[in-house]
Amino acid sequence: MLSERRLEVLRAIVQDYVGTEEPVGSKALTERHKLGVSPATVRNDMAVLEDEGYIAQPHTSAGRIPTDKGYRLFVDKLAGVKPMTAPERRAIQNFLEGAVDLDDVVARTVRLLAQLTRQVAVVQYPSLTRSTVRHVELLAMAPARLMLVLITDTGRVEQRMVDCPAPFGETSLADLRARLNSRVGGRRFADVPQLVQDLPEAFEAEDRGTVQTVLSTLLETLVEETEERLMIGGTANLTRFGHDFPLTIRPVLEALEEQVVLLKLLGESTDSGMTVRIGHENAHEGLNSTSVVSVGYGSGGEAVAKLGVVGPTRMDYPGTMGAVRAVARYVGQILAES
Amino acid sequence: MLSERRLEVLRAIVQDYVGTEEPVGSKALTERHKLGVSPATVRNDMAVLEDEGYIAQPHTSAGRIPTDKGYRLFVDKLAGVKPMTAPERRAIQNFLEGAVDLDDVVARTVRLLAQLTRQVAVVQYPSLTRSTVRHVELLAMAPARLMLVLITDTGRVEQRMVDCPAPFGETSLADLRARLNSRVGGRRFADVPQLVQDLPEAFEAEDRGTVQTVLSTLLETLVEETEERLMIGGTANLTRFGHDFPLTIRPVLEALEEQVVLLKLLGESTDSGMTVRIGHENAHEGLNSTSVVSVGYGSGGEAVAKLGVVGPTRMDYPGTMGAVRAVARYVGQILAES
DNA sequence: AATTGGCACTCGTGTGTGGTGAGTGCCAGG
DNA sequence: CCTGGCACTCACCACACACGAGTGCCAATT
Repeated sequence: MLSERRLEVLRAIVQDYVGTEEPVGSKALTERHKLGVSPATVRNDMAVLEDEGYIAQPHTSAGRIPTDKGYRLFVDKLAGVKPMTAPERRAIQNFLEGAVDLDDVVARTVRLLAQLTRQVAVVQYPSLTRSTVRHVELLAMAPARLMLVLITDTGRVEQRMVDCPAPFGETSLADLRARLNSRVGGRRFADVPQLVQDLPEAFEAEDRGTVQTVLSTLLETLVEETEERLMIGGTANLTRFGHDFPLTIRPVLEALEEQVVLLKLLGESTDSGMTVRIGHENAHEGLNSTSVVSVGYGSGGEAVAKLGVVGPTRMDYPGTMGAVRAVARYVGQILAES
Repeated sequence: MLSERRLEVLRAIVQDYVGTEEPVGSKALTERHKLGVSPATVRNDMAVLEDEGYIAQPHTSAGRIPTDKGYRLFVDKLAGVKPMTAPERRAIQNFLEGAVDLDDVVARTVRLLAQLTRQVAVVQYPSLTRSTVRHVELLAMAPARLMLVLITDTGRVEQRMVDCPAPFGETSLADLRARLNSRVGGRRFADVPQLVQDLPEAFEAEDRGTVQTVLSTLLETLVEETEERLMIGGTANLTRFGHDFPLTIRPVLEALEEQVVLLKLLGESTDSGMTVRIGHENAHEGLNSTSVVSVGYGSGGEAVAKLGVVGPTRMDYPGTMGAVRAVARYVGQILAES
């Protein structure tokens, strides 16, 4: 276990490096922080920290920079979450309250997060699996062709065409519509399959085929369209730190375009609380020199989706975590109200 | 007017520069192209071309590079559209045919275009203004709260909540729903306002307020939500040519994130045929060192939206134009089928 | 009048050299 | 265990210098 002072030295190194973007040496450290010891002592501490793998030097005779392991320790033990100031919180709330629909909420959230953190923001659309059904609508487009529209409590709308095996009368349609809604309205997606299981039995033999088709389309929509969408923004911020190593910006952009990668990334994080993945902790190697800060958000107490930011490992963790947490909180509120 | 040979020299300069990304000199030109004249002659021609503003030299004693004006001439007079090869066309078709819904069509189109051109692809969602109404649905969410769902022929769905001034009975609702659909179903958005103008008169006095509210919400949706969405992809390709001038990649990324800018960009292009905007021809200054190749696409003979690519002014215009045209054509087909 | 070869000139680029300074590791003394 | 001192290491910068691609101009040729 590292002594208290060594931890303090590590914290100072991380803070200075994040601020200056340059390797930090023992002398500069003692000048900027009142550690109460001489540079020589700090040097010894640094040697230990390097042995333990928390910091490294890019070249001999240069200052030290934190390693992924160093950042990890910093985030876990040394840094708190820096809360947003009151004006910031008000600004967040005001900005999000102007949204007119779900797309707009997500779009605004992305912009906001990108601006606050000056990094790349990623926001997942509220997922279908954990939300509830607000309404199911059936429309007759043609005698044997229906349109199924599914509306969720988060404001999402999915629609599907259904080709029926036989013509379906208007009364049967109204009947099905009513029964469907009374059964699944307000219920969670996961519960829908059981809830509709015996529905066909309530209909005449000639209509059962169609009912069955409609139901399976509905279930398909629930499952297939769990395919989660997301929105990203603030990619221009990559150039802020890209000038150092333009080599790394490309794989990052590529990774960001692979929605699958991002979804996996967000999905891997723990359900509750904030997750910080640092450098090589990210499975995708394009993101090996970035850190991902993510958290779930939701309308109720439960998370329906995730959001987060992607930035250089050399980021302001406390500030970023504070912004991410605050935004997630307010988005949750907005969703609950709508 | 420039002589035939001088145009040939310009064409050679553009081609070589696009290929090598380096200023091209007189000697290299005569070696790579059989112009039938000596370097000295080419030098004279180059001097003329420079006087006329078609080419420029980055520094004294360096080769020449085309100016925006040079590219303009090249695109207008010297280059054709390079058609896709048969295998390429098949690949495009196969790739697009796998799409399951509108979002998927657009997403696939973006990926495809980005891959084909190795540049940034921009695809606008089929616009509401030029499409037609497939169906309007009204759902009672509460006694005095309706949900209005609008479905377009391109598969787009918009929904809005409507707070009614007074409770609205189920029969009135069914009546309004039926009348609405018989009037506007299959009609173009632009025509809807007149078509519904006298609808309130068909209802009892007590319901007119609600009908009016529903109608104005519908019209609002038609107008406001003409706000057109778009999808972009292939931003990682920016790094391919960004290493030369990393200074320019940032404003480009910023411009790409401003959907408004892009929509204006696409909107400005002519309705039919391909539009190429080169360098400073682009109003937005972040895009001053890029060219935009765009074209309309649509399910019928008419364009419902635009798509295009954004790349360095130093791009392969014939190839890019070929890819853009081909993709637009096939997307149109896919939309027509669905 | 157009083309060509020759020639002097420009200037960006690459290479090598030396100085500077931040930073280190080690050691002996407090 | 901490501290001051000291020698050593390199990355970085500035400068000089040579190289060569490319140019413009001119006189000769067709």
